[in-house]
Amino acid sequence: MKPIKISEAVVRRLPIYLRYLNEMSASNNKTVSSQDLGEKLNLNPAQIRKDLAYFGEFGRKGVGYNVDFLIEKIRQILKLDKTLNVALVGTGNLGRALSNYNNYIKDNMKIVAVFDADESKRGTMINHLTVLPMTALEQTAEQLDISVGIITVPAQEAQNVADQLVAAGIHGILNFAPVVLKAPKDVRIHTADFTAELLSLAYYMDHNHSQDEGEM
Amino acid sequence: MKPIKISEAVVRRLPIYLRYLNEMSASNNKTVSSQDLGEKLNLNPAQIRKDLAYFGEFGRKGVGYNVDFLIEKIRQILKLDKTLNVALVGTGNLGRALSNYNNYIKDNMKIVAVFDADESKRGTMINHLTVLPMTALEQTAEQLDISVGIITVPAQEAQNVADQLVAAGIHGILNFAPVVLKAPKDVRIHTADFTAELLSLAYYMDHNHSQDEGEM
DNA sequence: TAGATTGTTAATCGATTAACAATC
DNA sequence: TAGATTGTTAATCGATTAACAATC
Repeated sequence: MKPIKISEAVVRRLPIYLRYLNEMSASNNKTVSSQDLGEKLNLNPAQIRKDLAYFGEFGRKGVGYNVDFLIEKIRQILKLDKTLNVALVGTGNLGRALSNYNNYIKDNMKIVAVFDADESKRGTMINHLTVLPMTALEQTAEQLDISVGIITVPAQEAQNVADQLVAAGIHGILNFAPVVLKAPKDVRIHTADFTAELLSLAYYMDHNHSQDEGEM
Repeated sequence: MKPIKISEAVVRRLPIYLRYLNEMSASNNKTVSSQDLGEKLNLNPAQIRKDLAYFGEFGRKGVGYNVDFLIEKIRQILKLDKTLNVALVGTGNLGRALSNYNNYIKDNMKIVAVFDADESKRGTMINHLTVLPMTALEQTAEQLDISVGIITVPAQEAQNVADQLVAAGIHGILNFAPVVLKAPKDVRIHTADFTAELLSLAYYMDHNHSQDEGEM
């Protein structure tokens, strides 16, 4: 209907809303205001209302938002109402850690296959899944209807793996390797760049914070 | 000298520049232009020049930037020219994975202590470090001059851990728990929220991409 | 010199926030 | 009704990009 372009910033906030709403629902809260959400999530209430309003009129004036209804709506928006199958490539420490988060992210994104280029890993079990060789990627991706790939290989191999994922028809990549990946523009790449997060954190340490710091 | 406020967006790009410059240096490239950097990092060259210009005149007109000089400068800006000591709290799969990245992030951020609330983990060795109980946090932080904490505990415990880190005098936190943490504003919190990254990725999957997608 | 590329200003674009009428 | 809170417009703020003089 509305051909309004939704900005990335908005989309990135939706999972944050969802997460907190799930908590509220679990503790039997029925309604929530943008005010409440803003306080809990350190966001401006107006921003939250605006974000949600892009997708519909989900609230009631004078009342707020119905928690369970809003959960349902956000899940629909994010397409978490249907299961997305995920392939994980790279079975080092991080890959193994993530495959355990599988249950945690039970939000309908499910790791259904695990790959590793290292032949010696072949056949190893990781969280109920057998480690497959990269040569099996294309066929497995098709058979299991995999649409998302997670990359947890060393930086030098990441672009190569990304290329293989793209060749296997995958349209979304969550990249943990500390490198900027190239892909056709119909492939969406999100980078979980915690080394960059850590290094940028250093910038803010021990700063004398000029004159404008209002310590109490 | 210049009291110009540097935006977060700028600071977050610096480690990305640094990373690629290190690669260039390793392969013996002497100079680089904002054009080159932009192409490799998917960024606008003007943005890169502007980012760097906040901190000084690092380039030469008609020539570009000296790679090693720029590395040195960015390291100074990010304060990576002196070692920052880091405490890691939470020794689950992710915590163990990260402590192995330690050598990787040898950029002068060093995990010097590991903590876990679980008594049964106490005394276990992780990557040459003995797991300490949370009660040892405050004293250890002071003794080892720890300024940054990494949180890899379950979401329900994260805020509690953050409070303890703050109480121990830590001013920077890298949080891996999928929750929004509260802290005094002189404490800098970066969140490595890969579950949110993954869920927001779902939004972009299978989209019919309206009419404007130029598939070939 | 001619070509390349910076540093920087101005223009554009986009995102956040404030404000408030509508209304529950 | 009075109080609360949404949805939305307008105002503000900030970040990105274009353009170009300076200059190597």
